[in-house]
Amino acid sequence: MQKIMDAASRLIAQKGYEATSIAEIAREAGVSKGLLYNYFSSKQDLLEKMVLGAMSEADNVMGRLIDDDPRRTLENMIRELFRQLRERSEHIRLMMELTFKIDRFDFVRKMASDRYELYIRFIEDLFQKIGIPDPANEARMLAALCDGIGVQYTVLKGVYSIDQLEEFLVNKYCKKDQSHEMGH
Amino acid sequence: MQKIMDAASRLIAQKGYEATSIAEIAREAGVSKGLLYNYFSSKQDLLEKMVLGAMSEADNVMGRLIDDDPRRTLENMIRELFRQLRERSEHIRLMMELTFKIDRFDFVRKMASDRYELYIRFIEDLFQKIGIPDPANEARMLAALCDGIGVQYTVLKGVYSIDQLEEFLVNKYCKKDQSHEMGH
Amino acid sequence: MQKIMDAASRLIAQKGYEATSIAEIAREAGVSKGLLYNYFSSKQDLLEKMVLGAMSEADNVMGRLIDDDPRRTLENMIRELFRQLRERSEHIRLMMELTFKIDRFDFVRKMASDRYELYIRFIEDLFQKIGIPDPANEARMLAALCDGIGVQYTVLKGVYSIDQLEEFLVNKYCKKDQSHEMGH
Amino acid sequence: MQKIMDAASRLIAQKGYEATSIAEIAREAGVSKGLLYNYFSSKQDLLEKMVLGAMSEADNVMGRLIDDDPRRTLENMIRELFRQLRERSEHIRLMMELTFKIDRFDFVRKMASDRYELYIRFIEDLFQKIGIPDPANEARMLAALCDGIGVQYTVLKGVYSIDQLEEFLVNKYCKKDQSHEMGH
DNA sequence: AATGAATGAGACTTCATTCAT
DNA sequence: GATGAATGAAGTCTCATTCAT
Repeated sequence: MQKIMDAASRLIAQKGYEATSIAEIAREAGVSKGLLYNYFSSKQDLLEKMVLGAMSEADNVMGRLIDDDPRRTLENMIRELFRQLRERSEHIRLMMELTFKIDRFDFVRKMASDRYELYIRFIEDLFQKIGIPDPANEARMLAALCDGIGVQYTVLKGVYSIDQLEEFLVNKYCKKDQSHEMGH
Repeated sequence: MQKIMDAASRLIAQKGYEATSIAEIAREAGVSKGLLYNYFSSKQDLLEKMVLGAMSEADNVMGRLIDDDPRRTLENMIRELFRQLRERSEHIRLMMELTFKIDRFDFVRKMASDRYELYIRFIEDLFQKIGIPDPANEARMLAALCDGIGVQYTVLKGVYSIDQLEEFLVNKYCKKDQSHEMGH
Repeated sequence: MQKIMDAASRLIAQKGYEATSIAEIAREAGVSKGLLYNYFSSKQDLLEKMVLGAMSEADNVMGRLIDDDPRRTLENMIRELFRQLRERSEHIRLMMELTFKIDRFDFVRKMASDRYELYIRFIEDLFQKIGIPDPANEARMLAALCDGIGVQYTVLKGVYSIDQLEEFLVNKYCKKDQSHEMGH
Repeated sequence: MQKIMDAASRLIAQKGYEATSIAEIAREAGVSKGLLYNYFSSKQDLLEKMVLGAMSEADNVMGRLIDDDPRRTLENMIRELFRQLRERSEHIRLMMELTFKIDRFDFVRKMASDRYELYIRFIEDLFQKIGIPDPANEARMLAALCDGIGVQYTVLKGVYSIDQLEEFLVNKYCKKDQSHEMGH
């Protein structure tokens, strides 16, 4: 079962959901098409289980990023985002792809709004602790910014240099002295 | 031909490219499937022509936003983004969807990187005129931010209040006195 | 109308009947698809008229080959066959192709058996005059031989050297002294 | 799979390649259209496998015709040709049809020239053993003759009497005393 | 638990033909 | 005589899914 989900994950992340056939997944996993239907009731069900699995894994990672110092937590989160971009960009690509199939897959809608709430609140809380004013809007902006960087990196991979942007963000949001300013 | 492109635009923007069949498009346009192939050599060709059309239309709109005052230009652009979100969110959804099919549609790759270059340079230039330091990175951030807001609004439509965010951004980037600051 | 038949002839002879579309023929002829249907009631009708035209043209050629000396007539016919192979092999290809569509095109059946009768009788008559024994069977053999050479040349074009064969046949059938023998 | 190839063979041999649809073949074979694509990757692939199968079968038959006496071998071959004409004329029809699709089907080109070489050489060898002069050209002539008889019989079936021709050829090529002569 | 042969709906596409202008 | 927009039937092929073994 894990074998199947891994294969599916690899192929779907790389090629997209509709471009990946059940037959391909079965072949990549080294099992028969029939067996696949013993574990998953449909292609969509496979996608669902696969994504929810990846999400709970991501939550584990998130947990490990929390630090006593809110600035540190924030920096950890930002650095983790860039690490994921560098090392697992196809998975980010997949999540984005699914995001735009929200009308076809109900589970995506629920997952997306739940997690958005969660993360926004978490960041807002950090901002409050750090003492940034209007933390609600700033949190929404940071969340959007992260998504946007994900989009642009996935798409422009070859051309999009990420290292500068990482330092820029860390400086802007997590350093005590020069922070909170966009400009002089 | 316009009838067909309109129908295609409506359906594909709403339901997605693969989820929309040629038969549906023909039915929605009130023509036969065959006729469609008099104008477009394939489903992909239809998509391509449709998107490129929308792009050149978007360029026209962009042209009208330019003002002598760079702050004003920026504000116009931001407000236009939000107007599009409110009024034509499916088209933004479509552009995002295509973005993640970049490996299947060559024209998307070219279009995406061309436009990214263009917009980044334009914003960078505005920032320079306004006097914002590190305009290169700030421009990339603003571009990512816009994409991110697009993503999140498309997905979270019901829950995502946009009005506050619009004012927040305008204040942050385009107002003379309190600008350039993320904080106090 | 002649323009259309010429275009059709060129394309169908080269690419085959089903592989050539009405649209292509119209384009090659420089007329509209609609006009084509003013002259020919269907694609098949076009084929029919085109082939019958070519046949009557071929009959004219045949007429010019007849000589007082039957040996000379025979030589002329053989040399004409090889000339056609060299210069208009696609038309021979087309005739062969049609031959095997005999069940789909009634006019082919009629044409084929009529002409077969005609030619066989003609050759038989020549053989009788020359004094070859069993002229009926020899005539059928020569006819088959000519068809067979047509088939093999069309197919093996690059590899099939025709010049030797021509001389060989002329020697065998049309020369007074060494003729009538397959061997010493 | 054999069921499918048999059905395809029957229909395509009888009606022609393009005139036979996948749906018909599936119906005749008593299976679904889909299953057909489990075994053959395309209609052309089906044709290819079917023809190559028939060819290797034909080679087996050929092997059994060889005799110590070259005259006997030749007679066996000629009689086999006529037996095939009488009993499986549609298959000969199919081979001829394909022959004229040589530009569309690469495998036909290869097959045709390979087999031509093979048979020519074989007959030439027999002729040499029998002591017929100019065996190279005579071999090419006999090969063309056989093809030609195939063509004419397929087309003129009802009208074309084959029995006389068979005896005539056997007498001409395989009998010791009166052979090698076209005439007195 | 595991297979893979079999299905059938539905997708894209082609093309001969018609018809209003 | 001439056009070409429009049609619709038919074709090839794909693929998620089922089921007997």
